[in-house]
Amino acid sequence: MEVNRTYTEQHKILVATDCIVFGFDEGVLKLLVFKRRINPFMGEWSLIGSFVDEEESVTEAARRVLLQFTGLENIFLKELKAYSDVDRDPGARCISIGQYALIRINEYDKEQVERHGAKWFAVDELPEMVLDHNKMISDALDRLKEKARRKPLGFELLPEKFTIPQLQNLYEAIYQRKLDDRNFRKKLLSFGLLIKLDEKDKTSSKKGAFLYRFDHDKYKNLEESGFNFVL
Amino acid sequence: MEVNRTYTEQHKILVATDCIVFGFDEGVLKLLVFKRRINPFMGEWSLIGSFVDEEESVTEAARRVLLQFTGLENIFLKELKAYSDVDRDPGARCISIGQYALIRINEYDKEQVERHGAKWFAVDELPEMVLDHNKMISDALDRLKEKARRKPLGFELLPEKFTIPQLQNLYEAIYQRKLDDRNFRKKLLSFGLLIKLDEKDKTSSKKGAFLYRFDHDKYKNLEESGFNFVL
DNA sequence: CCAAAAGTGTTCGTCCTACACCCATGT
DNA sequence: ACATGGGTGTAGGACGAACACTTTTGG
Repeated sequence: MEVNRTYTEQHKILVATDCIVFGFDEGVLKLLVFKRRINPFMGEWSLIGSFVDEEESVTEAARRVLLQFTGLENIFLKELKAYSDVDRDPGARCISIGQYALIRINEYDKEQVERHGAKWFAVDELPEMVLDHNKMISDALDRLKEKARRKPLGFELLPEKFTIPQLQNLYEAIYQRKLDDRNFRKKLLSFGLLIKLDEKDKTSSKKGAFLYRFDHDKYKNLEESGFNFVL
Repeated sequence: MEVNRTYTEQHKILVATDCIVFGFDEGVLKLLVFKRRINPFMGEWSLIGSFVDEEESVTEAARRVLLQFTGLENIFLKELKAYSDVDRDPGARCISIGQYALIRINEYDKEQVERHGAKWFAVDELPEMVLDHNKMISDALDRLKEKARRKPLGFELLPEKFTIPQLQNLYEAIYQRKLDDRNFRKKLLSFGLLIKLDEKDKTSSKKGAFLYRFDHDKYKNLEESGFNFVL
């Protein structure tokens, strides 16, 4: 807090939050975007977001918007960074806190998404976006790549029950390269964090692949005692 | 940007930035704090910071304050996160973007620091601070520990010319544990990023230790080609 | 019976860890 | 001559990377 200036003498600024919403669908990493409904740039592609209201934190604002657009609560959500260049928004001086969210693409409410004019784009087929939203997305992708290696984020993008080949596909989509089947499986199982179920998923092969669940509780415990998930 | 609301209908919010300023002095990791000069909590210990003005970004605001307090430009500065709880500041609704800075404690302007009533505290002897500043500090320490392992941040806290034992002391102060001399030296030199000088520093031993410089240019190049600094 | 994906072990090299002694110098 | 911190090498174990074939089953 600066020397010799009181609160009331200060400039207030518009504060927004924009969500970079990742989903994983059919082997492809996707982003949820929608057509902006205010000027300037009405009708152009934009991240979903909102101004931060007086009686809510930035996180609460983001959760409010995510609920509105997808019908989901308890979404995985992390702060990316603040975008505060003076001229970033020609509409008005406005600071935006970027946040990235990971959602299970099989769980969201399709009707709500459509009603808001939102659409999923593959991350490598994104349109031009308004303001600095393309930059936010590229920052979020970098962050996702970095974090997915060290934290079990991936599971937030898959259904509760998933197969090892599905998980591998996801990581291949994030890292943009092929991984070795045997090493991937070995490494993952070595953590002892996957619970093997009795069911198989036969949607992608005749043989069928066993389903697993991620043991979130066990992970929490291990993490507290200094365990490091590294893929 | 939210549906159906124009910019002018929105609430503006006070935006501040607070700097967690690290320095390394005589084997101890320290933080620069000062006595707050506005109410509420005038006279209590606070991080140095400022409100963000209309014509500056958050980063620019932080650099302005850092220059004011220490006389230094080109300080290493990274965003930590946004603190936006509605009730975090009883003075007014105010969002603060925390940022951490690393400075060379031998370079700052002592007079300026004193004139602003600022003071260095060892990180494990910090006083009670105003608002959520203790939380910001603990977040910044966690971030520093995490980042120092993967990025060559340490060099930002030492003079341009430093000895390997000094560097090791710094990492021991950050990680709060003793490291093995031989392994530490071997690992560091193996990167080929330290330039050995012909001078010795004799301030801490009779034999004297060779001085080194960090090769920032070479690091930039290596980093771009996917090199990972890991200590 | 064939196509297509699931599942399984071993070897090799690299990197991390642990560990103890000699060197140079100022007092 | 001695106290103090600077500087050096090696051996063992753990972990990551590379690599190919068998199994299951629906059509």
